[in-house]
Amino acid sequence: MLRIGKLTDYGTVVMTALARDARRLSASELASNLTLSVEVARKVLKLLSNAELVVATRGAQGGYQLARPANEISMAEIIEALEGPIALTECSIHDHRCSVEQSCHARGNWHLINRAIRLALGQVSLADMAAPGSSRIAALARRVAPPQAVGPTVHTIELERADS
Amino acid sequence: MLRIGKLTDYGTVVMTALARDARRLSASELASNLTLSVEVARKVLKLLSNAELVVATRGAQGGYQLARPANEISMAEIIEALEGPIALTECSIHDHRCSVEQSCHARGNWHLINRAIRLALGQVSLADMAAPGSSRIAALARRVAPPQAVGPTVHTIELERADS
DNA sequence: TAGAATTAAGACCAATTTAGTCCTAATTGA
DNA sequence: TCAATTAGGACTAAATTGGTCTTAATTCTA
Repeated sequence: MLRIGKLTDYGTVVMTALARDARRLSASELASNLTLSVEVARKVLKLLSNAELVVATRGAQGGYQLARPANEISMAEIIEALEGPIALTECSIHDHRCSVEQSCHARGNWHLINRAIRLALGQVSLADMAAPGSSRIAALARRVAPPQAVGPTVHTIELERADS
Repeated sequence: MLRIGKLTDYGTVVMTALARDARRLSASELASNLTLSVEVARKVLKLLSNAELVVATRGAQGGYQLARPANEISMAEIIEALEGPIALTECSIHDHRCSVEQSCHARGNWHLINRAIRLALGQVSLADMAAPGSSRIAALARRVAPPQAVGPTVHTIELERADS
């Protein structure tokens, strides 16, 4: 279904919580604030910490804080921290041979598509995500949306000069 | 890992094969051309047919053909045919209550992100996909890439010259 | 009209992935 | 020293996915 895992979903919730509160928050505090099980919160925070999106402090009074300002953390980073690389097809990672060479035309193109999506997600910051209805995200959609979508109706041409 | 399933991968291969050959091709022909098992080819074609991206003809000499010209079929359609709706988070589909209301700030934004990605994939046509290295896809990436990415790393730049 | 070629529909199982839990260090403040 | 925390895995159960198979339904051709 081309969807992200629950952990990632939790991850964004946790991150937005951290974005709103500058204090150092423990896994259990976060868990109870967000109605998550402590274990899940821990797991998520562990991953985010490995990815250096949050800084962890051990010991009593320890906890987690954002490693950088929320507007310098992208959704792409969060997703990658929790799901691994953004790569729609397997081919994009390790090139175990595809069924047949022509599919690999497709492979190169998949690669471009991956990049486009990776870039799109890289444009969305945690700060955007924490805001009620981010106009920056909407703007992104508009930027992508452009002249005309492919489909049963019309097409092309304008795209060629779209970024000139 | 935010990736599409194998069926979808096969699907694009099958679709590009159909895009290159105007004749009516049977599941077994396609399978042997593409080094897929006949069963898998059938399964994929069935789904594509349900989505009305190909037209099926039964009986002897039957087979499949594209339902529309390749430049009027988008990758978004193909992906949706094989994976269901493009919706990164579950919330985006049915709103079973999230952990807490603030996560639903995030929900609205996820929705926007979904749309951006859906739109991006809607911009890529099967014809683009069948071409060796589609400049239209690269253009899409460039359009997304825009002024400045969020985060410590700069992802732009390589793209700038990627297809020049 | 019979028979062969094909798609349609869906059941089914095995393998992988994901979610969620739990346990045992290591670290640090009081 | 002790209590509060994170670190790092191991582990189980559930869900998903990939792949195969079986049984119609349809249609061409001889």
